[in-house]
Amino acid sequence: MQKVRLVDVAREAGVHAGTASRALNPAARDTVSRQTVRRVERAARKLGYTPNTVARGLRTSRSFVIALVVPDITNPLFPYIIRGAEQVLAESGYTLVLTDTNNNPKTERSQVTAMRARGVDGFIVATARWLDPVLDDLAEAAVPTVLVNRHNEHSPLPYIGTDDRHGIEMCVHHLRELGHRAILHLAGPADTSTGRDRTSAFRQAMRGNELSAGRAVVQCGSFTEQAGADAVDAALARGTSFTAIVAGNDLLAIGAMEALAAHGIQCPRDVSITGYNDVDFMRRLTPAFTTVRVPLHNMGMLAARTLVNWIRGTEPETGTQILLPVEFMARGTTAPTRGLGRLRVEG
Amino acid sequence: MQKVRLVDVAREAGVHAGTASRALNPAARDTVSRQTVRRVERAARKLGYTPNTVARGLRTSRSFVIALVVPDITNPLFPYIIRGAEQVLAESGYTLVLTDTNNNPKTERSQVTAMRARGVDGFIVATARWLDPVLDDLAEAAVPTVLVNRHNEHSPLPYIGTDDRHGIEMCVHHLRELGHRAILHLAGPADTSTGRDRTSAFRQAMRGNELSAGRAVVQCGSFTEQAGADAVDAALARGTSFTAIVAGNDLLAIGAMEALAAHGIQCPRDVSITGYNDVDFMRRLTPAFTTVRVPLHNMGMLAARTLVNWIRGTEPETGTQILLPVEFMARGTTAPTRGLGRLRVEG
DNA sequence: GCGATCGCCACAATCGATTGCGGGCTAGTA
DNA sequence: TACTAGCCCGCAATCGATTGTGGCGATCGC
Repeated sequence: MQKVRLVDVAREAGVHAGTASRALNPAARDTVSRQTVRRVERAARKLGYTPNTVARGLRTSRSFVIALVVPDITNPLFPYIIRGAEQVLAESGYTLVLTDTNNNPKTERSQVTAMRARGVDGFIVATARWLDPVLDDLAEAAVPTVLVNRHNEHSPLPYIGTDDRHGIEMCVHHLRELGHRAILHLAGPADTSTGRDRTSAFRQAMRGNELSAGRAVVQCGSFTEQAGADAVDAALARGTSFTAIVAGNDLLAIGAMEALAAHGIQCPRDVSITGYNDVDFMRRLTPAFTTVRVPLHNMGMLAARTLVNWIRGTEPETGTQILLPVEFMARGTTAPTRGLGRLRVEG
Repeated sequence: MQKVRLVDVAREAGVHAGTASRALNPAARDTVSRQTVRRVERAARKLGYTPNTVARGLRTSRSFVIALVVPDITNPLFPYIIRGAEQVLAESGYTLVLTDTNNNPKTERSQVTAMRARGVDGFIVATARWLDPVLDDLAEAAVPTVLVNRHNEHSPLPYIGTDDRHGIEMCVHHLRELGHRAILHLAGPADTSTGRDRTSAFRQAMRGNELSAGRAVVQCGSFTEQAGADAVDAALARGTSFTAIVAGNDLLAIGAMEALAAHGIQCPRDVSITGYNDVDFMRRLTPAFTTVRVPLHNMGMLAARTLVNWIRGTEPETGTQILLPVEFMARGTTAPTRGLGRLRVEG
């Protein structure tokens, strides 16, 4: 790439390449006289030397690259995580390579092996499925890897997530305070931890409020508007009555509201809805969505920091989970209930 | 990383490492007997050999990595571009490394030099400023680089963008059809080509419709809601009258609407507004925004394809510009004008 | 039947930085 | 003066794959 190599610097400074290497390496600088260090540094600056990272990587088998695996970068959840991670990594001297698996386990696997061949120093994985052999491989091969946003069944890999249990609990409690007793839950996919954890939290919160969650959980196949709409249609079709919906995430919530509107049911007059994540535009919609805000940027930063520390020697204990606090955002899609009257007619 | 090297494969197959290398390299395979090729391939498969990309990169000085530089990944414009590029690159055998410059020229420069030291094969740059020394360096060093979304003053680097002139022309024409004659333009920053090009297009379109653009252009310091709101406040404060706004992008448009609302001016009843880009959530707002949709995904794909072809030998002609067609999306923020009456009172 | 040609493969240099080892030189001690 | 202890630095191997060069044996042509 650029023509100036370490030997050029060494020649300019009148020393051997090995010596120049030590002079430029903070960890070995004390094996070289102060004078020589100065001469080498001056020569390096004069020639505009930048070390060849590839050659260094070959010798040291460290690349200072870490890979971030996301399922779909157009999902507004991820840019904030990426940005947080990138900041921390950049200031720690690491480069981020991004791979978008397009929600496809096959490309996930092939991308991860490609990254491994490339000698990345570690992985941040945001695509974890509940059962995920790729993660098992990574764990077995002892490749530094941290999970963010989603985790898998019972893996030794550290996980940075949010306190979903508390988030859902706040949703249920808020609705209860507004008088709702018939609350529906749109459950995220069972092959994601976010889906499972929130559903389990919902059941627990309902019990805690002495409400029945029996018929109240509708399973959704994916975290999309379409799935949310379908779930509401199904619930309505089988005559389930409810005055509120706790959605597994924001997109499900939006889909739910659209489906309700198509049935002439208004939000929040007839039915209240809560989302989850507080994706950027939720507050701009009309009505603005009541939802749970998760600290995406922090999650990214923390994941990166955990990984960098691991690479530098302090391996996290197996099974470590860091759950960040969430914030309940009461906005316009929740209101005091007026009872089931209208719903009965429509259902 | 993985312990099996080319020499291991060679030993297993009973040949020299050099021969094994040729046998595995499609371009050199014909200098080796078919038998040997088979033996080597079998050995490679048996041992689970994956070539060490770092060592290869050192020798060949090709990394099969390309860097994508974006100013701010949380800007909803970029994920779609990234995704398009990533798809093309992955299927061409390239890896994408992402760097977010946080809109800071300094980090842009340092990141680009770091990437160069890393030996990336090329750049896709979405951060171009109108005067951008980093791009000049890249061009001078003959590093394959393609610009996307924004370009700089007069550079030899190929540029993939959209037909902004036509897009703005459609906005003005649409408003003219609705009877608007006093049209304000919120101009994007003058250090971006998108800002400059659209403003110039606005002026031309106004002339083409025999309207005056004299006082009608308000400069904005950045592509943010805040800047849009400030611009409208300023226009109102100095008594400029208008019944429609052509904003330089979607965020400016949103900010403009908020500022108008704060003055008791309703959209679209009193003032019509058009945005630009049709970022994901524009259609969900109330009212849904009239705006111009740009093919972000295609831009990313095309940029990647252009770059890959360049690396493979077919360098684009200097100054190549590819402008993709845009689509006008008439929605709820534009309506027939009812005259300046209300505005005069408020102004 | 002998030299020229060709196919196939081994050898070794190379990419650029890092690092274990050992030697030279100075200083300090007896 | 002689000998040891350190401090600095040069030497050369090393990481793993690629590739120019040359040699061996077999085939072809005359």
